[in-house]
Amino acid sequence: MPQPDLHTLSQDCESCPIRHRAVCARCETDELVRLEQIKYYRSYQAGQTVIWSGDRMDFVGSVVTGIATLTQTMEDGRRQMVGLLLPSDFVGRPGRQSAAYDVTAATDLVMCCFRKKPFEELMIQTPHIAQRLLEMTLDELDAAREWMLLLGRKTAREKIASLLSIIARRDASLKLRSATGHVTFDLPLTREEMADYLGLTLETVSRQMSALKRDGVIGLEGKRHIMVPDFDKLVEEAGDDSDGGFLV
Amino acid sequence: MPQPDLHTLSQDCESCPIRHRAVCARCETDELVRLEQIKYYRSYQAGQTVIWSGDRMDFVGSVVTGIATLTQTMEDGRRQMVGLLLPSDFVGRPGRQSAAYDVTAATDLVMCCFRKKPFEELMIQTPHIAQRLLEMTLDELDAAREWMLLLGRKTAREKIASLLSIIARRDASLKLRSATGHVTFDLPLTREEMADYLGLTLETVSRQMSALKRDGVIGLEGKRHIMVPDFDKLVEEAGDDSDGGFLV
DNA sequence: GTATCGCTTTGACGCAGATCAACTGGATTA
DNA sequence: TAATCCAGTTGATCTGCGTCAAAGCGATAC
Repeated sequence: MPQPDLHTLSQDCESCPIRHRAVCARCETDELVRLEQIKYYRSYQAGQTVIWSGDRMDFVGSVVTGIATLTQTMEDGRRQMVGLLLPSDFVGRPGRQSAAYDVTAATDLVMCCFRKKPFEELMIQTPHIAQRLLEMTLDELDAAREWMLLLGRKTAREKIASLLSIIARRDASLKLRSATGHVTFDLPLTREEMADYLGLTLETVSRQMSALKRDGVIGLEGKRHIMVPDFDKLVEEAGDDSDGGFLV
Repeated sequence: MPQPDLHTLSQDCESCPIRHRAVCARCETDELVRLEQIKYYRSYQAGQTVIWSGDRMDFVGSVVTGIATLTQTMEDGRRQMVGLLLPSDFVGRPGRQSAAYDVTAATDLVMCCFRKKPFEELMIQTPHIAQRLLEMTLDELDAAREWMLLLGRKTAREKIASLLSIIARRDASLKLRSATGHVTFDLPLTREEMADYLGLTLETVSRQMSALKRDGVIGLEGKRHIMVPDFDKLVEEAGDDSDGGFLV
């Protein structure tokens, strides 16, 4: 089980890939120095659990590279994913000592962690951090509420189309968009994980993926690589109000 | 259309019923004075719209008394409630100019409003406000995620039981609990509003309410008054992990 | 009193998605 | 080369909840 080589990652905040999107986004150079003193990197392999719900959590942190999932499980095993964490997203909650959800690495994952206690102290002294965290939390709350609409009211087909367009959008914001207007990306989730996120079964996910392919809304190359010939068409299938954000 | 008499409400923050739970909870006396300068009360009748999604929002504020709902609507009319705002809950988002959801008074409602611009400025100068808002937003995020589990994975019966136990709990934290151990409360929502919150139809809500009554889990007096002979039984029907919070 | 209205309940029926089960195809191992 | 494994696909059937329709019920209006 080889761990990704941490030494290839810069330890220097200034050149960090998520420097301007993460919880440290608004920090000045001197504030970064203080964050640097309490940070450390951890890496996880795809499938590995970062933390179990209920466990004591003595760090908080940011996703640097890779994707993590937040899931809740009922006693009888029913599972619902409640968050998808992409690079720059924040994990953990200052002021709480145990994790409320299972956090799992969906892909290989690198996290920038801060020991919780010092981070909490730093947050009190550094309004820039608290401000940014508030902003990020408000964004997450909006995303969670959008997901509530999806879970409560959308059809299976709309759910799939919504998930694909969201992943495509987030992906596009991380890399450059192809000049052709074609959108192309890899699914970071298995069918089962998609099902857990969408409140469906994996069979229904598979069927609806096939249906969207049959209808020409998406192209599939292998199981994971998605091509979207007409992004507007996909968004339309998602049933969203047309204002639902931009591909940029 | 008589408006509730605002003059019966204290304008004085110190004696405000939500003084220690709202966004002002951590403020010192001098900070309250500054808040008092930019605040004003507004009242709404049950059914009245506080703000429409997409509308310019030039205030933020707290629910003082009554209950408001946050809903999202799809183009074809499908509706999903994404939040239930009780006394002390915060409405609006600093840093955003238009409302993301419809806000509606479910009961007669009094809000303590702050003009947005001055509030944003005050928030920068007053860490106590930003800290409290972060804390409240994190709580709301947790609540939204719990609701995602409900919407994605619970049965209609479990959804109803969950809603009833949540309302009972919140209600109990506002007033004193009856010495008998019996829990009794009034539903602030119509069957249709319950359906919008739970991702069901009003017919299914009605049927499941009848079923819970038939099975002795709840008692109904009129349409709105609920009696719960055995609260643990209700919680069990909700399918929650037993750790899901206390009836304070 | 009775007419009307809004909210709720109840019944009959249909369907989207769940469940159960078999199979496919690519990757890894022996 | 085949054996195994795992993610995914597809089919057959079942069922919980939605849809459509009718009727009940308490409050207010006439």
